[in-house]
Amino acid sequence: MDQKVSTLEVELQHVKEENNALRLMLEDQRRKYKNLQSYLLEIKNNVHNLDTNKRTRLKEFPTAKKPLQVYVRTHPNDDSLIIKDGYEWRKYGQKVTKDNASPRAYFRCSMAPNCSAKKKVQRSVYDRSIIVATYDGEHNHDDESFLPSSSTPKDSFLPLTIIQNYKEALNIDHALSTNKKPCKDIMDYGNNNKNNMKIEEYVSSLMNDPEFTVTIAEAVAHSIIAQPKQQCLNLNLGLPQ
DNA sequence: CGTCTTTGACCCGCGC
DNA sequence: GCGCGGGTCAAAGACG
Repeated sequence: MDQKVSTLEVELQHVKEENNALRLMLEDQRRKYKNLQSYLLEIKNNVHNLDTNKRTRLKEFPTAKKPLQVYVRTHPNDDSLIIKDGYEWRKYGQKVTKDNASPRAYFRCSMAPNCSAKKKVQRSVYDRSIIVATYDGEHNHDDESFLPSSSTPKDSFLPLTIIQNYKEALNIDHALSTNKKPCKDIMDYGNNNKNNMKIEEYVSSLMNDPEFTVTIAEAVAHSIIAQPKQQCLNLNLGLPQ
């Protein structure tokens, strides 16, 4: 009898521990979900207004055009700020900004000596596994020579990288399988960029496409809702622990 | 040895 | 006018 009681007590202890672990996981997923919501909000606002309360150095960034911002999800353990976007960049500075503990790196295009293109790269304040790249200035050199060949999509450049990472993080297959226009366009672009459209132009068109944002949001929602119960505790969103 | 990265100093526009 | 803070410079170190 005592042995039975003892066994039950052990089982009860296990259940309590499991319950505690599940509660922690649930809290963790809630936090991830909240992070994701913030991230989506960031995309929707097209975060160009992140800097609206700060002065803009027109001298260094003379372009009047809205700077292009691009988001790339990386492996959570990857601390580098390197993005494969088809251009060669030379780092010329790094700063820790007030609103983000992650350092911001400054890059210049090194493919032409007088190229005015620059980019700032910083991890998202909401999700450190996401890199936010802000492109400024125009490339003033021929980019035909360095565009990766369509036969090597693995090493391809920005849009494909974004999509591959979204797929990995958010199970975006659902979004792509819906064959909605923005997603179909992305796949077409990744597979055969017939128009040789400039990367900045293409990403800019995506960022300005409300349908793209909506489709991504739907993919996120689907990823959260459609998981079986067991997996709901581990959505594998790729967000930091 | 050349190229690239790091990092502290400096510049300068903006808000108060 | 002054301080803050983002962006750039450039010397020194790292690396291949």
